[in-house]
Amino acid sequence: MAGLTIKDIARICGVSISTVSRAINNDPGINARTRERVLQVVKEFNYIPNNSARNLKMAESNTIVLLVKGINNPFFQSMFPYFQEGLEKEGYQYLLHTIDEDADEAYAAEEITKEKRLKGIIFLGGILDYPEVVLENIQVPVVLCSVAVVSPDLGKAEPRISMVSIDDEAEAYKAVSCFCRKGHRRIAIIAGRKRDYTVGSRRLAGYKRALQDHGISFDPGLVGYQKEELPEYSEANGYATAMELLKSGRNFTAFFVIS
DNA sequence: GGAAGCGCGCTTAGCAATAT
DNA sequence: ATATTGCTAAGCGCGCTTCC
Repeated sequence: MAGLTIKDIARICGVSISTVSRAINNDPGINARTRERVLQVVKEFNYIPNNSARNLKMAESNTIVLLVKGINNPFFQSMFPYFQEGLEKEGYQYLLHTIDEDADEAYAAEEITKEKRLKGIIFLGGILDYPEVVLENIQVPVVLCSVAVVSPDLGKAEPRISMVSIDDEAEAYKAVSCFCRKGHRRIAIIAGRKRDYTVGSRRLAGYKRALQDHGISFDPGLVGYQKEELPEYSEANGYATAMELLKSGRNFTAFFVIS
């Protein structure tokens, strides 16, 4: 049955819409058997309350948007079920909102918070170098995942904004150290763009520190910076940068690649 | 042309009615 | 007397219709 409303459920159950509302919203003032009967019909007819109408009435929704920049990123795709599981466990609704690689995620977030009454936004991907003021325009709590913003103090200054991110410097250090322990002395790196102040620069710093700790001097000639004219961290950019290093005639035995 | 009213689907509060 | 259920109205944002 399409377009089933609370009225239909009430009619089917032989009760009023108030009773149906009480049942589906776990209101204490309803007989347990009546609640069970209503929920049985809800299940049987696969009734889903109209969320727009619900949000229209309720001062705020219980929806958290997962704003994903780069839907094709396999790393992100594997994370979706965990977000969903975690949010639903806490009683929140989960809404997946994807934007293109070249879209402005801060603007998209601002738009979506105006359109819907949200409880919060989780950013997955993007938010690489926005100033704090842009994030402050988003009027709901924000969690930044997978990448950190420029200012490490942002979370302290603005309690609505939290970050869950990889320690890029430390992880790069571990990866490059692994190469060093295996005896590699000439390790090339495909870094971010030259003017990268976030992920790329942190991983490059980890790369340099690992070399230093293993007594290897840093050779700027072994750094391949991603090209400005190609999308950042794309397969095409990685390939072009790698080919350039390979064709440069420089001698190296390993590649550390920022993806 | 502009203001007012209505309907959409739902929640919620408050009170009345009915059953136990 | 108490528990349960029903009824009604308000209100949310927006588009549409009706009326002056």
